[in-house]
Amino acid sequence: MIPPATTAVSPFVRLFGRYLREHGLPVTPQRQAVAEVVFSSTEHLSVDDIERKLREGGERIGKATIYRTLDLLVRSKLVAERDFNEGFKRYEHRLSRQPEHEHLICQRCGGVTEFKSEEIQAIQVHIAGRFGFRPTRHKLEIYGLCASCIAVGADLPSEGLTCPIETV
Amino acid sequence: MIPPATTAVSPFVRLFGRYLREHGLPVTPQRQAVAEVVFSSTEHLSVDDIERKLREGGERIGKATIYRTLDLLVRSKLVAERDFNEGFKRYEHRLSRQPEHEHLICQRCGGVTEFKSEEIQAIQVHIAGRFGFRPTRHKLEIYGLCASCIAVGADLPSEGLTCPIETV
DNA sequence: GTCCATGCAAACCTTTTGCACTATA
DNA sequence: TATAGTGCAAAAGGTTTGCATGGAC
Repeated sequence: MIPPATTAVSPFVRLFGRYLREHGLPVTPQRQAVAEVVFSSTEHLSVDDIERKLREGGERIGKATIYRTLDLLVRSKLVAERDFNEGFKRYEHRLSRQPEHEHLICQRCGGVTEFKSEEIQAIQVHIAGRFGFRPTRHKLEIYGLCASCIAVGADLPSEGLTCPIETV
Repeated sequence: MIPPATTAVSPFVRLFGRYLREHGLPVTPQRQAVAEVVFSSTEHLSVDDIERKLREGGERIGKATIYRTLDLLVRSKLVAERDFNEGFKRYEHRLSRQPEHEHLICQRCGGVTEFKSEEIQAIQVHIAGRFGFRPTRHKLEIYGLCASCIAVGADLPSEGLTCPIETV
């Protein structure tokens, strides 16, 4: 059904193949194709993005298979699942970039910028000491207006009460 | 349909009433009932939680109305919407507590602990300087094991590749 | 032959919307 | 009385699942 890939399998896809083999799971052309798309982009891809890119590449893979493969990619820790409150998930591979980074999300244009913060480590240490909590991962998202939108003079409406509320 | 509330309207609900009036929107018994439930709990409530509590209080209010009222409460900034990756949203009122706080989420028992962090402010200042970004709000969630689950000897399975990957 | 993946469609779940009816201001 | 809210049910949208088919070992 799926024609054999003409291009060689990329190193990252091979890593995914290794994960599959280690878990006794078949390495199929569909899984490789989905992984190839995810690893060849530095964007935060939605499932629709992935499906579109597959189609553009001549592959026609069912959504169910895409979802199932993404689940495997996330389990393998090679891919991270993101949720920017858009009503659907996005996927981002964790190779060739900082393994831990945070996101700046523009509430006007939807643009996402990544940044690294060492302060987060300090926070995690505090937390461990104060609550006896053992952190495994975290998510920091800062929402606001990006530089380009500020430059255009954009502003965000405030709809709260006219008079600020004192917290008791 | 809805019997008149026997208890006096709480101050927080009155605040919501003020918001509605300021925006030319009617203050209805349903809206007051939903607000009452949200303001009388310090939990992170799901829509089902809210519906259940309303029923327990003898109120039978349609889900659509609950959703529509929550939308108003969030717009008024009296209530914050939360998403802990459970597939649905939770709602938490912002009165009688720290207006800005972060969440510690136990991956085993699902327990949520709140904490405050001043470091976040420093991060936001960095970001503003470095990216020209104007932050309005943020979300920091730290996932891991809570003290009680650690005490019970719980552990989280790691399903990634057996050999850690070097980021290129 | 067994095991599992695939693809399609149906199911699922939360959330939103349309509409007839009702209550608010 | 005009305007907007309510409740029900249906729709929507993303994600998951059931099942028959098909490929790999």
